[in-house]
Amino acid sequence: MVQVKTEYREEEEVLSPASVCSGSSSSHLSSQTCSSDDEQLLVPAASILPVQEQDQSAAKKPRRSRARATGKNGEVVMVVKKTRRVKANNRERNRMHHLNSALDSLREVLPAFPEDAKLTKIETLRFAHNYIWALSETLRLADQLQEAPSFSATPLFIQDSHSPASPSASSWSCTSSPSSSCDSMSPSSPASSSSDILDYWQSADHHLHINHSQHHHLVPGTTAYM
DNA sequence: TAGGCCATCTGGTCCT
DNA sequence: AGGACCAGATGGCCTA
Repeated sequence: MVQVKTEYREEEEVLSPASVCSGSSSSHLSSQTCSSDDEQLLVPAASILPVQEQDQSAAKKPRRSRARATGKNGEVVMVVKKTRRVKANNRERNRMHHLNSALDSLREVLPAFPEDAKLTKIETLRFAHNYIWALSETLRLADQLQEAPSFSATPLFIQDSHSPASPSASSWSCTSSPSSSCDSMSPSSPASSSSDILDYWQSADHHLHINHSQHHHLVPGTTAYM
């Protein structure tokens, strides 16, 4: 479903040489035609060299004309700006890689999907949201059943809405998170009893492991079901 | 071919 | 000042 195009590796802030992409002075370099690694290595080198050359020329010719100095300073400013931009790009790239790594970690702890059914970013976040909700509800129901054998089937979302300690299920909405009106499997759906929770999990388990080819139909609040 | 998803670049803003 | 964070823009890849 979702293609994974890039194998991440921990990137270093170190600027190193070489790449065919550096020649591009345009603001947008294709991530495919010019790999991030190559670009990272290349652009910085190209940016730094002029600085070194400038320093050497300045040492040899301290009495250069004002106009010439201004021009050189202009070049230096440009080089400094470009170097900062390249470093910022590298940081941003690493930041996004870390973010993606965190998302991968999150995917690993979610109910298993086949390799070829990797959840998208938004699906991962929404599914995790609902997964946590369902787990917490399961625990809460278990506690209720232990404490009150005569537990009545009061709608969970109503109880939650009066519980300041736990995230209110009634606060779930279509815009920020899954809701009953958006998806029948969402947390705020009328899961009115422990059997409903069990149904939820049985259904989820069934679809996740048996009908996983259409997993997105069963992941509450996914993009396709907003 | 359109739409979805993604990686990357970029400039602005906020924080330390 | 420099780094982190963010959102918009851009272009590539893939699928229906």
